[in-house]
Amino acid sequence: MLSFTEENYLKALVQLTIFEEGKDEVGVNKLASCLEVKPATVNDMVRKLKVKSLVSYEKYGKISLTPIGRNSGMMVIRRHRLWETFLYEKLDFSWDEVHELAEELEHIHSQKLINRLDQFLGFPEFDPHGDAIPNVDGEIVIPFRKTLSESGKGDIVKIVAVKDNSTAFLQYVDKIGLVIQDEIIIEEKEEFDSLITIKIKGKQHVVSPRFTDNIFVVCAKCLKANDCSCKY
Amino acid sequence: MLSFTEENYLKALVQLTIFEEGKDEVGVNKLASCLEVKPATVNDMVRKLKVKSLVSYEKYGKISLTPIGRNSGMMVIRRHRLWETFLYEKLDFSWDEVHELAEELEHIHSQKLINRLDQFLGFPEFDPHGDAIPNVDGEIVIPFRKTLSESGKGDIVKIVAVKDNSTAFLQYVDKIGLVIQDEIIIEEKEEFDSLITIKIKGKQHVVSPRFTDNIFVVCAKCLKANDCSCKY
DNA sequence: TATAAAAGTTAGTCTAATCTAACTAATTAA
DNA sequence: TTAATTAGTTAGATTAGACTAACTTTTATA
Repeated sequence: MLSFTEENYLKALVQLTIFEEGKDEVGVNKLASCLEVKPATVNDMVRKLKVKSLVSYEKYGKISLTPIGRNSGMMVIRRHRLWETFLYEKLDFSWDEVHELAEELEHIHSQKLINRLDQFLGFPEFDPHGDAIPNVDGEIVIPFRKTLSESGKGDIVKIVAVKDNSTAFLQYVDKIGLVIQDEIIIEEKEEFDSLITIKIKGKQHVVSPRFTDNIFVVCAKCLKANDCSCKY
Repeated sequence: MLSFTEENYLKALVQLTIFEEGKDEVGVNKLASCLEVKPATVNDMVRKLKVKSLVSYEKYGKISLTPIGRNSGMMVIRRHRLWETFLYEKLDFSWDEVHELAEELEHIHSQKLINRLDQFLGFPEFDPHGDAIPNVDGEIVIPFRKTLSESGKGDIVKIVAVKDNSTAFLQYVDKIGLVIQDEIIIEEKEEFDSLITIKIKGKQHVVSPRFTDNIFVVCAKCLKANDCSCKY
């Protein structure tokens, strides 16, 4: 049985490798700052996880997940996202409140509980933030998508997910009236300071990279993120 | 914020004092065996809880809860019983499975979460084992009831709750087909070995104190536990 | 009421997860 | 290609919660 702490390390590793495209390993410092602990602490813990065959690691090298470690980490994320969905759908929490509560709930271990919850919710595919929920085997479909920052002037896109789950960010998204599946028109891109002018439900907003880096979109017409040659 | 461990101490104290009629304090050894730790460990922890004004305690004396300690302990029990009800009512767990899962879930702190859950469940008064659920202020109505062992020959009683929440006990209760609110007729009481012959739904069973000590009943006619002068 | 048994305490040890401070290795840039 | 910077490691300390073993106080009983 994994401890609360070990599970958090594995979850962070999944986020920093599998969910970060084109990466399958990460350094001690990066993991430390993600978990808000010191590198020395990570160094100790990674050695423990290696003994348990959950990570691959050599002194002065990078950290990567073994298949077992990957599956364990994925299960934490499955539990997190299912609880978020429960809180949002059944207990009427807002999408900016669910993350923090799910950070605690994700450590309840029972497989049976989480599978019953999954069934109770009707086997949802996405959590309230638009993220895919790993299935019972820890498999996940990582959908094609890009950030709003990567979109070009004139593009018409659809928001599919948010990257940042913090209360502050989500409340800002609420404030400008944006909801998952909404259409966004990129009206202006200012190269100098990276400010972008977008139109949502007919209303213009000027937004900064702090915002656009954390919004995931696909082309509104073809629903692809790349290789979209749609003309409007 | 109380730790997982501190909460378990307070919960155990509520169970050993408030729920144990006529008691308002308990010794170090009793608490230790309830928590399955050594007396030395309890001694240390009780001193910590005293510093936090959660218990009253003097060296070589008995332990009792302060009003704050009582309320904190009661909140753990409220969370435990509401989660049990959720698992039983919404996720179709059997009554012998819910206790163990609730032991983990009871430590999720959010007041808002637990109050929303309460509302979602329709403000239940009793958990699946027949125990009353403390309200939002930590108040609880401890109903009049006695154990089946205390009933006399010829009594016709109604089961209102079980004392032991262990899987083994509850599966035995299921096996003999007994359900909360069922009527039980005490047909025979053998003083020699304390075996009791009961009739449930027309079927006779011979049961031991291991069973009768853990079944809470009231008089089936007047619904009182004591001072019942009903004649059949 | 003396003494044996039960209950409670103390001191010292252990483990998990964290830290700081000082060190070493690897990478980057002048 | 050497010096500076960044990344990673090691040793030693700390805290919470548990333990054992030896000791002391309280209670119960002969």
